[in-house]
Amino acid sequence: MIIAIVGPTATGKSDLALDLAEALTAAEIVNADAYQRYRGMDVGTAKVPPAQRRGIPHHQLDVLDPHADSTVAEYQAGARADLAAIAGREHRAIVVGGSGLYVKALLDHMDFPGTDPAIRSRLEARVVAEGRLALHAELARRDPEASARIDPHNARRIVRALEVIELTGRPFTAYLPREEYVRPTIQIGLDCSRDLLDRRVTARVDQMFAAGLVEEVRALASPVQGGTGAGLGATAARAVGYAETLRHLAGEVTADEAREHIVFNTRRLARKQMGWFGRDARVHWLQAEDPNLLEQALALVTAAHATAALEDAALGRTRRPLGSPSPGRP
RNA sequence: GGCUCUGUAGCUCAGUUGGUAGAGCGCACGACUGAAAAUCGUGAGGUCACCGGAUCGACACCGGUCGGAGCCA
Repeated sequence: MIIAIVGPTATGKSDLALDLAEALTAAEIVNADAYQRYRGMDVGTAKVPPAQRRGIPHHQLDVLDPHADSTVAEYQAGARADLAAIAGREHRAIVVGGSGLYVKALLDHMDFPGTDPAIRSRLEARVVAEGRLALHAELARRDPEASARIDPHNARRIVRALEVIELTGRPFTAYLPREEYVRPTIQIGLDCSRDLLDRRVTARVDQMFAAGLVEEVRALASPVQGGTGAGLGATAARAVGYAETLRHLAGEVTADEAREHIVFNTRRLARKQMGWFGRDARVHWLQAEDPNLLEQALALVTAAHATAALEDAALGRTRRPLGSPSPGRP
């Protein structure tokens, strides 16, 4: 059974994942945070430093250059391969992250029908030339159901829908999601009061500055510095913490203003993440400040395991007991 | 003390010859299938600093009070 720890930033997901991994033994962690996949974006994404990973293998960290663009489909392929490898080792996988779409793409049945840069750039050019409403009208002709679900002003999603239609000859609607796990999974969400979250975010941002956020961004952004050298790509440069620091380095705002903006934008991010995960009824919520957080989480995992075992028994399957070191499979 | 400018939504500001107010951002809620920390939608907020006057009618015109900014003494 896959364990997924989800929820807003700064609620302690990484720590809980590490605690769970230790308690369960033979566990590995798979990151589900879009920006922690970038090499060198460490301080600003609150990535757990290697020395603090307690010897537990981590996957999907540092797999992209900051000038590249992360994509869900690519993440899905990579992370699913990781899950398969972990299963092959008879280890337990713990998925941790706050990027809602990434979590969903990894855990649920979701098929991405491919992409074509030529088609996409042509559609994007048409948005500029003809306007998004015209493209939405075309979508309404070619795929009424999709057009009904996509707002006429949302150019990004209109372009994507038309791209898929051109690429596959099938309606975009055909690919709409099922909320259905690919493999047995339990999602544990960390909830937190606004008040406490705000305080945690402020503390975290202060800590980031103390840990050298400005230096990190300067090194990443500068093409002449050693290391990655290529600078930050369009995606990476927009990350909370990085965008604001870049403006500071450009002399547009003071360091204090940048810090203030980061706190502000991180709070907004957290609220948005809360909304994303909040609508998934399968998530089991725990309070981030609960002193018995690990015990609570373990109880949820045990209960989920028992349920799964019952289902297995009904189907005549067997499953190794919780936390036992791989006895081998029949 | 004198002169000039200024006071409209939480913030920055629009408001055209007087017909009781708008935008952007923020906030709340929501959508979400290859950038998702993205992209987009809906909504809630205002006795237009205060008092008085002329007017059928004032955020707008006149007088005063209080608060800002600048210049001159």
